[in-house]
Amino acid sequence: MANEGPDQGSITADDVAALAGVSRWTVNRAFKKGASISEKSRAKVAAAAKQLGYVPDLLASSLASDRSNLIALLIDDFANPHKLVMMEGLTRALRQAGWDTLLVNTISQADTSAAILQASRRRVDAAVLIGSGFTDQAIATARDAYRVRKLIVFARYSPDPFTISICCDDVSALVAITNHVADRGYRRPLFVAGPQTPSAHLKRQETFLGQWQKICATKARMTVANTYDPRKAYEHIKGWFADAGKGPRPDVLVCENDSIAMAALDVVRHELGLRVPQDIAVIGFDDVPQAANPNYRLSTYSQPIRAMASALVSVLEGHAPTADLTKFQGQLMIRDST
Amino acid sequence: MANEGPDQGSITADDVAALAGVSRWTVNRAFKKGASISEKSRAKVAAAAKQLGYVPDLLASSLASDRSNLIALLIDDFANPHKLVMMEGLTRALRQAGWDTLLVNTISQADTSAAILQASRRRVDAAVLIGSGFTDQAIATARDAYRVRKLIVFARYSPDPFTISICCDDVSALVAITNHVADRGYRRPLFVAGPQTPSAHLKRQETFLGQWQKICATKARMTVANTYDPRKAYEHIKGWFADAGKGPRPDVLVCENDSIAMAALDVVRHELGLRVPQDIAVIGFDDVPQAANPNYRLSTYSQPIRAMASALVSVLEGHAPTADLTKFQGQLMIRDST
DNA sequence: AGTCATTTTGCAACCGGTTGCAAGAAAATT
DNA sequence: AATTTTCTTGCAACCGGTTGCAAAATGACT
Repeated sequence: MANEGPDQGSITADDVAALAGVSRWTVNRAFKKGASISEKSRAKVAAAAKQLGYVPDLLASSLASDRSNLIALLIDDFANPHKLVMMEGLTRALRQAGWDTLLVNTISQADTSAAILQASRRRVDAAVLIGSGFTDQAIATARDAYRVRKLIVFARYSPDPFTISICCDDVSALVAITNHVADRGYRRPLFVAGPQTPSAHLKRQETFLGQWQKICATKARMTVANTYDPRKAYEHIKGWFADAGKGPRPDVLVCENDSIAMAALDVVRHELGLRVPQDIAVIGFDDVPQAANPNYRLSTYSQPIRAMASALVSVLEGHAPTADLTKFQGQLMIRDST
Repeated sequence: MANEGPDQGSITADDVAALAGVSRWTVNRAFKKGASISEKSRAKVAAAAKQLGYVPDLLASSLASDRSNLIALLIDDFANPHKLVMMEGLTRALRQAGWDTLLVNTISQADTSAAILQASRRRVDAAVLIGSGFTDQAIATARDAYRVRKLIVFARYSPDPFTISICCDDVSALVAITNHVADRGYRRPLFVAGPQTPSAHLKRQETFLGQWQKICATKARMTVANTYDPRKAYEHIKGWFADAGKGPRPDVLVCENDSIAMAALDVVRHELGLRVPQDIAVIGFDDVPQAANPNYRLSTYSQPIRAMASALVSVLEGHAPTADLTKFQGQLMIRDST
């Protein structure tokens, strides 16, 4: 039953051409929007194509036109639920704009380069990195080594002049967070940072520390969890509290992202036996779906993924950016954890 | 700086051939494992290729060989964190075996067919569905309509004779769950089901109800949440308790998957103000990372994703299955929620 | 009807590999 | 050393589109 219809070696434009009584080239034109073709022949071709079940082959097309309509999405960290949100937003936007997505799991740090090479062999029109662990070093290397038409870093800023960053304005985001924390009356913050990859999210940490200094004229403490993995972060934070018995207890944990924030919140409740936010408040970044969960009710900062994805599409389409692509404005989500 | 090296129109086998002093065909052979070529020429070619930075083009290769080494991964539900786990496992296994992954977000139910068509236009060697919402209907239709060499349903059973299912043995899994629940002394279970797509996870529900009947000689209750979305499930379960004031309160919620289970657990605690597991126990399915979180400590059932991914790879490689691909054995993860 | 501008259409060459076969070179056998 | 077998290599044809140009058809204008 699955063998009905026009099986066998796929139907090509030639077959359709024969049936429609036109040339092969006319057939292809009929499928290319904006091509010069009369309404009459387009109709003839459409009918014949439909009858045969013809659809132009994308491989042949890509090869000949040197345009694959394929975007590589490189991801290095599947432990963060925010990745799921971004993937959904990106694949949706891309697909609706006619692009397909090649998902590449850059298994290890060192693998990044190989991953990009592999993508370039498929002639992707662009590679989009949404990793947390991609170092600028790796990016630059890859950028030079292989022929990837466009290299885009999503939801993270890269100073590399040859890559395009699409991200929200971390500075204004962290200023908003800092102000919120200060307004709420917290006075002994602890910033919990993720991995210290060169320049990655360093701006968040710097901004927070700087802004805190500015507002409260005191130095905020910080600790480097050096991971975004919730379990490892949990252990780290637990360890921090164990060691830091001496100093005064922080009254708010400002975390680099929600993954860490949720781990922090868990530590506060389950290891220290304290209440959030009464004893210690917690605030994160990203607004992952779980942050809204009744167990967490985590205050956080929501990035405008939709808008950022649209921007990506328009970059891919070659439009000149209408605004600074590194200054998207998100929204502070105030819930019960602060 | 990014413009050094051999830029311009990519180097082809011809260029390498010229430099190495062999024919174009020899060059390609040098890159094809198992090809008949002398060690001497392979070395010459390798040297020349390295010097020029040549790498065979995958598009041309796919077109000519009618083998793309590309697998389409169709996903319809990005709200379930378990998807992230599966994606990670699959992309990792595939990539290590030399396959690339085309990620397709089947935006809506109706879109499935279009998504498969699109994938087939890229000549994917197989399409893997890891959706929850794919109906057998959609699968069968797609299966017939387009030329996808292999259609595989991952982590879900499909009766369609032309698709390959790779999933764990839901029956023995649910028997284990049922027995566990009964052993723990619970007597008033409520099964919380997801969407009632024809045959999807129906086996879980059937098995549980059947097994319960068998062990306890009473009929277990059930409710259909009709969604896997945690928020909607939350509302549904909350509603169920509101309505079901009459009957005796369930003492354990057996949920079709962890997404629902976590929502259920939240309802129990935050809406009903009850304790888990003392007042009501909860058990899920999938063992998402969050299930181990101290807030949940959810008992659940872990599928052997690794092994299933390996099986997928070997199916793709054309090996005859060494075992029933629909009978993978997972593991009951007993935590504190039961 | 005749001329010229436009739109359509057909075509050769090409994208960068692969396939199967036949000719050439090297190794093994007698 | 001659012959047979086996391994390497080169080649023409092909995969299924695209490109840019020239020929043909259409339509507009005198």
